[in-house]
Amino acid sequence: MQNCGVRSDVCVYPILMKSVGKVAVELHAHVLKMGYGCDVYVRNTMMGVYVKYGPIEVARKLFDEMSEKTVVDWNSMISGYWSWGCGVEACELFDLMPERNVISWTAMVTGFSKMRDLKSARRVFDEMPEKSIVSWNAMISGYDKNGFAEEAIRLFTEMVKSGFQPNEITWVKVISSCSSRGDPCLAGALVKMMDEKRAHLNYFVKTALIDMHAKCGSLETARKIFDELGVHKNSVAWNTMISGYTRVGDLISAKELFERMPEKDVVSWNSMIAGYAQNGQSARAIELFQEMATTKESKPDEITMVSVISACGHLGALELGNWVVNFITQNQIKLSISGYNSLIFMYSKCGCMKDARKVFQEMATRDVVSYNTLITGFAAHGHGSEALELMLKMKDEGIEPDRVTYIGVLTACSHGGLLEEGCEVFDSIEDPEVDHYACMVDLLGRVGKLDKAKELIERMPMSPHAGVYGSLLNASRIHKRTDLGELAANKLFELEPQNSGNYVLLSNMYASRGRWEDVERVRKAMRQGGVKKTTGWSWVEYGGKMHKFIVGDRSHERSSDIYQLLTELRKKMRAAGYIADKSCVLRDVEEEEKEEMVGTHSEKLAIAFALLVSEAGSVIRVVKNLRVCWDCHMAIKMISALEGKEIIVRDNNRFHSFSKGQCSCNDYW
DNA sequence: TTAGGGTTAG
Repeated sequence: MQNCGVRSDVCVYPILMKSVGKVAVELHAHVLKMGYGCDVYVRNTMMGVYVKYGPIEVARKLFDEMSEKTVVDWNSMISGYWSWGCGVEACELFDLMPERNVISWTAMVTGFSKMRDLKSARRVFDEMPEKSIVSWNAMISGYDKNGFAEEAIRLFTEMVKSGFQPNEITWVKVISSCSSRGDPCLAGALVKMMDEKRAHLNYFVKTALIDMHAKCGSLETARKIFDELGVHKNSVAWNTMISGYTRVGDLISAKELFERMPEKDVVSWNSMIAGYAQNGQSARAIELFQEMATTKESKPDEITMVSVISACGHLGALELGNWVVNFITQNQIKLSISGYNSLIFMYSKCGCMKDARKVFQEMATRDVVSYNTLITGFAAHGHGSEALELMLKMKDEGIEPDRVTYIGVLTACSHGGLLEEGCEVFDSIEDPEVDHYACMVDLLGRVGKLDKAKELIERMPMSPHAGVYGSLLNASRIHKRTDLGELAANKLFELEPQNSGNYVLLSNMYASRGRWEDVERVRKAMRQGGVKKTTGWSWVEYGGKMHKFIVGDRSHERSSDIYQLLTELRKKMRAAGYIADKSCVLRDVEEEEKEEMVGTHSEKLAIAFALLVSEAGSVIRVVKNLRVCWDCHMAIKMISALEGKEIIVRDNNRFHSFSKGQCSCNDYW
């Protein structure tokens, strides 16, 4: 630099400053040392660098040192304050401005929108002496970003009426608002209007259109626009199309595009992983995450981890979950509220309420979801009073309970047998919804007040859904009220004729009373209606891996050992005289599987595997999809009695601990 | 050569 002339030296500083960004401080020191600190051009640029990279206070110092400030300087400083979240300082400067232009006003609109203060943004917008297309776009964008799609569309209509011609950016924002509404009629009207106004479709507009069509139910149109983009598609277009497919559960098409993508970014991975996680394919979600971590094409971020943590939760895979937590720490992935919320969910689902509560307590700020997740966790484990306490705490902290909170608390009361408290909560709900009624029917039913439950159903202001009658049916089973069970089941056969669970429950109720003709009648109805007993995979976590089993499955590497163990158990059971038991369970097994006492239900395969791999006397962790149906329950009881081992089984939300043939469970059985 | 608005994942 020593060889350069003075003039060219000064010219080079602004360019250098912008390119170095974070080391601007050293450069600034150098500039001052060289005596160029007074140059207007250099100083303005330097201020711009501090506005962008901070500290914002230094930018302000430079601003204050300016002898003649132009409106540009004021605007720079104001938008700088906004981008650092300093709304108060931005407002102060705006009030002090000797003259404002449309850019100053627009910066204020954008600033308030960024701080989610739409009221102030709109106030400034309405007060503007003149508006530009950018001002309109800023306000529309503010509404859209903060989830006020209706307002955005309304303002857009107003804008068109007042004679402004929308530009590409306007279209992008209006299309985006339309997407979040998911309304095909609105989407159609917008497309028509764009056509009439001869809207210019640039890349952003086309991508936004793909998203809108995908979200408004027209994947074909979305795909057509996507294909027409040709070979030079950027990752945003690919990602939009991929999530369009995952949203409707078409994971095959999504994966196909994902594989074909030339360059995947973090959003591509996140879309695909979330796609699996949200469509019940938790194991695939985790597998893909592991692939992502191995290939290192993109670095996983918080959004990735939220999907993965929640997938672990759904699987009840605690060992894996802890590994993921470790991964987050090692890779220094910063978690926000939603990240912590997903951890609460995972620990709750894995039955570790202590850890769930610990995460909750360590959070600096919590939202309604944090509370709801922990409350729902307590509910699932029958911790009624903890759930109630938490609801009071959230009110104290100024967070209003919502419908999910009430469902959680009522369920907690129900599982914890807190009748009085539950009734009190229910009475406090301003406008109880059908789900809240279902919870109350469950609560009344479980404590044995079945007639009261039936009365409540009759008094409901809306028509009861399957959940309401499902609760009644379950309570009727527990308290052996065949009359009400029949009533509930018959309603359920109308409401959800294909749900095999209802038939099975009623059939089991008859069976427990020895009413075999009725059992046969229900089974016949099931056969005639073409209702198939639903089967699913059962999962066991062992050695940090998930093992899955399904009826009749022989794909597991230890399959022959598993079947051998089952055969041995069968023999032991016969020898122990269980064959003579005339309970419905054995009858069920005998009829359906003829030979095998312990059949090849997915649950039984999973339990046999767990028995196989566990040390004698250890606790076996059986997770996910072990619907502890009646016959499975009996089978585990027998196995635990025969083998003298303790078995802990997780039903969807409950834990059952079997030891020496006895089941201790926090729920009614 | 400094000031305001744009698409995807939770």
